[in-house]
Amino acid sequence: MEIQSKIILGDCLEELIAIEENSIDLIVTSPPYADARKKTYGGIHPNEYVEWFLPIAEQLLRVLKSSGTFILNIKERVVNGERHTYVLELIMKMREQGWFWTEEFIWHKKNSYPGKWPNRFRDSWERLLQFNKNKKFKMYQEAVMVPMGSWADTRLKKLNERDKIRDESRVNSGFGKNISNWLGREMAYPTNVLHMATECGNKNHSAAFPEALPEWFIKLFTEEGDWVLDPFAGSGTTLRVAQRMRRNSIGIEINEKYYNLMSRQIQPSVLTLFDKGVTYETAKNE
Amino acid sequence: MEIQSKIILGDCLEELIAIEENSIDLIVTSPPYADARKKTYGGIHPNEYVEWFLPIAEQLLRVLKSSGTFILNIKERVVNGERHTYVLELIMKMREQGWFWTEEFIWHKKNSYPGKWPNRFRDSWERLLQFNKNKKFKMYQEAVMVPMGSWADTRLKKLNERDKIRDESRVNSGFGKNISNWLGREMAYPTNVLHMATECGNKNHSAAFPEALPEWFIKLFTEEGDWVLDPFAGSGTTLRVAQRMRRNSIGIEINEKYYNLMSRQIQPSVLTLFDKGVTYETAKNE
DNA sequence: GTTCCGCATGAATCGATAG
DNA sequence: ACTATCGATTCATGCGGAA
Repeated sequence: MEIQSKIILGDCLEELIAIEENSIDLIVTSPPYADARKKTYGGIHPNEYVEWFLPIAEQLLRVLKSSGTFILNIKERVVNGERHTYVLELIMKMREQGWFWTEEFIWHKKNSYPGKWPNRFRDSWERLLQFNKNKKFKMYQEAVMVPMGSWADTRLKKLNERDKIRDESRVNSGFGKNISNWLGREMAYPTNVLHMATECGNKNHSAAFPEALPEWFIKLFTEEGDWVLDPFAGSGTTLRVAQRMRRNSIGIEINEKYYNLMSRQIQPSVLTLFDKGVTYETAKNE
Repeated sequence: MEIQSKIILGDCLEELIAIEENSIDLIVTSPPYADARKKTYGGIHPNEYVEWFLPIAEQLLRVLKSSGTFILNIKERVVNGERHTYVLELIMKMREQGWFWTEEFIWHKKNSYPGKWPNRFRDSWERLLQFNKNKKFKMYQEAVMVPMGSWADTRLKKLNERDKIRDESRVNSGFGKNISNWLGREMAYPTNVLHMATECGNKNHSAAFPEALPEWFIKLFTEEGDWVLDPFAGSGTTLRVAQRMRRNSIGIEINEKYYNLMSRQIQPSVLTLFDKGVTYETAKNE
């Protein structure tokens, strides 16, 4: 099977218009936040953000398959001491365009940026808005089941500490039966709260988008060979993950520096054996 | 010092009108969710929710002191396969009334209700919207600092593991100095994500509002002797916590059953010594 | 070859300062 | 007065170089 990764240098809106309609299975993106990265992007003013994004959303609606999903990572800025409402307005306007606002996941950033202020605490979460074209859409819940692993480990570790005090008869107690329940069920479904650290270190892009994040949604909403789109590709995290997971991908990036960075890291085409048994590398999560 | 707890049986809107303006320091409430609890409350339709709540919000704005805070616990229902937008609309309409939307805290419900659906996961978070009348308001951040406890433990555990290998000279190394930094600083400020389990114990009210939740906000936004209001008092969690923490409180409840329940559990007036040194019981959190 | 720090840095925010 | 820029401030993480 051939897996393609198309990287396009250009303006998001213009390049989207050239993409075929109903051709994309999953859109995962993290657009520039209002006013947040003036140096690398245009720096859209919060009051103009909705107006700026809506034409793009319209194109995304066009290129997405009817069974597809759009995941939008966004968070409102604090402006003049209060949260700005552009995200709220955007959701309502996108619904008028025809989008379904299916769900809102929370990304809990375990290592949020430090700082102390008189009237607020550290902001340690962001929105992951799920939009669809229909009530019905593709979803592979089993693909993101989490091993009981760490959770069970913690429980069992506590048990071991207690072991020192307790006598051996406990194996026949109700407690022991509970353990067997935990061990019998190896996997659990996740919730709509994702705990992931922002990636820091050797990224040359100011957006800290951990690989585990697109990976999770690619698993959940696509199969191998499906098409993934990131209209604000940035340093190419989504595309890199998609290629590793054997999904076709398209990335659009306006900044030439990031475009070149991606081009060096991502192969335009990769031949792989289509083999369900082979497992690809996965980013570690919690 | 005398601490009062007024419990009022009646319709929220009507009773609010009787409360003096600029008299309340903190409002914490969890109003009936749209359509969610038809049997115990009126069961407001999602499409009418904003219209229903706005007159109440207007009265809350009136009775709140200019330095006060309003915490609204709310979450949108899923209607016809997508999240309804009444919460988003409510925020924008309340801003038009004069409210500042200062912040949105996330309540991560660690033990969320189990269940499996074909196109969504378990909902394990709710919004805690912070509204204020001004950019400046009272906030006692030190009151909610969390012990380094578990965090420091983790770090020190790692150190201890290394200790087994490392020689004793480390006490004079830079590393030793770091340890002393951690030990010297015993408390850390929290973030805007609250991890609390829903209370599943012996509550006779259908809304599972853990005591730790109002307690946290009462600590953060009030001092002893301040006035706390819960216009949808329900089983009286907020009032009970307020009284225990030596804050005056007013609770309004339309349902006679819950009103009677509260009346049995909460003293109308309690005399206490005003003594900063004495500590009250606190609900355990994480 | 391995372990172990040192250090840079990440979708931040506020308030002061300068223009 | 209003806007733009800059410095300081609750950390957690991963990489690189040193031992």
